[in-house]
Amino acid sequence: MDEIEKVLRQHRVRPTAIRLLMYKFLQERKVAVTLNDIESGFDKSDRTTLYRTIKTFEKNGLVHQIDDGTGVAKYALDEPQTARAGNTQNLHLHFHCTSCNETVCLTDHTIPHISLPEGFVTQDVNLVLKGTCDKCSRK
Amino acid sequence: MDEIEKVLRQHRVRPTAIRLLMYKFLQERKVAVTLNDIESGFDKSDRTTLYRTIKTFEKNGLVHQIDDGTGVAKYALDEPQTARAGNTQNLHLHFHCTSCNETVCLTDHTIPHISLPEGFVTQDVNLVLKGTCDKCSRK
DNA sequence: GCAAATAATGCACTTAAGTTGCATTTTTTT
DNA sequence: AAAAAAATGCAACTTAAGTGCATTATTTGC
Repeated sequence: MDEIEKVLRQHRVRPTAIRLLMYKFLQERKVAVTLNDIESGFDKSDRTTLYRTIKTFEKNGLVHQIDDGTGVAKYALDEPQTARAGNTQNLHLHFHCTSCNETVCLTDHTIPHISLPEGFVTQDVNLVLKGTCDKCSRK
Repeated sequence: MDEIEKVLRQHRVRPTAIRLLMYKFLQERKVAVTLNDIESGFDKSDRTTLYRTIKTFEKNGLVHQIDDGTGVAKYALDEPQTARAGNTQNLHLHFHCTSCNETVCLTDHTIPHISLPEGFVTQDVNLVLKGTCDKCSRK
């Protein structure tokens, strides 16, 4: 717990009770979560607070938002090294399983560079692979 | 107009007045359009009809939906060759300009193959580059 | 340690996009 | 031309996201 508090402080996020709990919650999940997922895990707190908390995390480089094409925003913790470097880009790809609806970060897969026509300047890349994940394809 | 009617029929879409107009509308735009964009172009018709029309187009391989991360679905005509082949995948990438909010298909840029861990089966890929487009970077 | 200032939280409400049900109109089929 | 099928238009609903503001908690200056 003390460790989490330190991480939050490093990112200039005041470690309130809810924030510590949410960070812990995100750590426990291996997959990206929606705001609804978070809500289900916190009976006590209000949706708005949870919404603003995750947005605060995002703004301060603790989590990144993932748009996997389901139409609902998901969030996942930044990798520690990425977070530490203050790197907001998170240039890894995501895999969305259309069977179980889970989305995971494939952080060891970097996104290949793509050269564009003259005048196009790339600042960010979103790459989502869709299909069946390892768990579901084994069934 | 006769040409459009032929294209619709080839995709088993009955060429009603609105459908012909919408196809024409999509042809005139070089960029992907939202349902709102379409609505603005059609005073006469109802939003629901336009919605169902674009969904019919999508289902029958005339257009593909693009999720560029803005949270609003966009649509663009399939390339003729892709459409003819009945290829539903449209494995090209998209560029979203964060300045003018326009999204274009870069149909001549194919998406590089990415090898995934055991058990992951890829069925579809969504690759969106974000940044400044040629028009906006010249300003 | 206490008061003032600042930040976080909770509740109510609003917005926007997507979607569905159903009656009406149009088109197709026989 | 009548019956069947498909398309259209209107109203209403759903869901996720976001905002305003009062209340509560925390931090800062003295």
